Amino acid sequence: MYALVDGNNFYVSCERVFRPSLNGRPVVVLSNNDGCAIARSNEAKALGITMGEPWFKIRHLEEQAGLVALSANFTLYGDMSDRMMSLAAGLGPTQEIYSIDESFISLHGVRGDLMERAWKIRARIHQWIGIPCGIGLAPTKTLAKLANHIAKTAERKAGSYPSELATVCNLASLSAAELAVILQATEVGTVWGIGRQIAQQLQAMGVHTVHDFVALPGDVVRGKWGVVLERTWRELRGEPCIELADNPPPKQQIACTRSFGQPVSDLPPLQEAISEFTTRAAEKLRRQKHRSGQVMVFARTSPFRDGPRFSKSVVVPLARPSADTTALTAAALKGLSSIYQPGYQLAKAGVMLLDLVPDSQVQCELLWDEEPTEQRDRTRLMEALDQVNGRFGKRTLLLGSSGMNQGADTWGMKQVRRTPRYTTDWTEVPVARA
DNA sequence: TCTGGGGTCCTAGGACCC
DNA sequence: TCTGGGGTCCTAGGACCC
Repeated sequence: MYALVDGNNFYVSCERVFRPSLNGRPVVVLSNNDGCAIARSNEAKALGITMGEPWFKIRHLEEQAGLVALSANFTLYGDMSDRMMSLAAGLGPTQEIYSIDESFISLHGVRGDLMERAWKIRARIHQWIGIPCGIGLAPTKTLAKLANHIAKTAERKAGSYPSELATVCNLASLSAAELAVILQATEVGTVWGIGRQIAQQLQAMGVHTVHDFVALPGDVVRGKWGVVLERTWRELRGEPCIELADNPPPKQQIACTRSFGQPVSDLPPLQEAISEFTTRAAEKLRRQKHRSGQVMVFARTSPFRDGPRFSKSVVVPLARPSADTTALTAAALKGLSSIYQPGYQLAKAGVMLLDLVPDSQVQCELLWDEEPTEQRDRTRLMEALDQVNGRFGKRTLLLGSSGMNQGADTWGMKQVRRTPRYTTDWTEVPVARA
């Protein structure tokens, strides 16, 4: 048995913990650059706002419907997530943190009433962290996701769904007939692993509901879509095929990419941005205790705007794998100058670190072009840099090429509605007044 | 005027090996 | 006319997830 614990409208719920006045109101959280809606309260969903809808298309609802829009505050959400995950872990022996707001928990060997246990954990998360959750219980991960989806739907559409399915839903406790009714009422596109393309193809074949889908012959599913969808199909029929990833492998690539606050044409601000992105990516790389053998850089114009198009990328191999911010930045900037062309309104750029190898598996060399002691010194320099920035804040020590003001007047991100970092910065802790 | 930022896995096809 | 049977590695592209 598996459980899926999922925070409702997670980013919005995080914001509401510190601003209870937002309860009951339509609220959206915007992506970086205040571009589009990436989280919506139930009231915002009821206004017809869709996931990923551009802000400029819905901003009229601010006046018309009292919509509140907030800039993304990922520092806050990350910290709230850690707290929620540690409580959710109490449900069973092993946990897979699947995304910032979701975790799978294996219930293998757990005794007693599972529903009772899930209700208690849910109540504790609500009381201690302030985040409302849905919990789905089922024999496979795909069914647990589905159970979770049903729990949320039942909560939102109280009345049209049996109320005992709301907030905590255990598919294993239903009779075959009850399950069939629910699967007939659930669209095939809501299944984990069935996206827009496949859902469309299924609809065209007359397969509209989950019930229709599990009734398809297995070899048709495999023949037409391959082993991935066949796994999903098996899981929906109760056969576990996807294991719990409670010990996730290290990342194979690490990226830092951003859209700019305004279009950039000149090289110097672009160099600043690429230098900053490489610094961020290198920090992640060192946290994972890996080095990178290749650096990829790209820049492009907006796909949504008219005018001359530009989109280029280049991979710069390193002489040896490195986790040194200066070496990686030098490679990234070299790559940038090789693809840069003036005269374009660039909207986005980014850096990806590829060909990652663990620190412990770095190949020794026969001939060094620099002294081994120099290498050791650079490693220690990076350690010092990470420690100082960890203690005193991200940009306390930085490369000169990153610039001093994060591109405030050129490439920097637009974020005019960000809330305080309530839980991670002493100067932003909320104050209660008597 | 204004459209995010991360990731993963699988398959097909080509180059190459003996 | 007629042309084997294994493999590996790499890349590009397409699907998916949140």
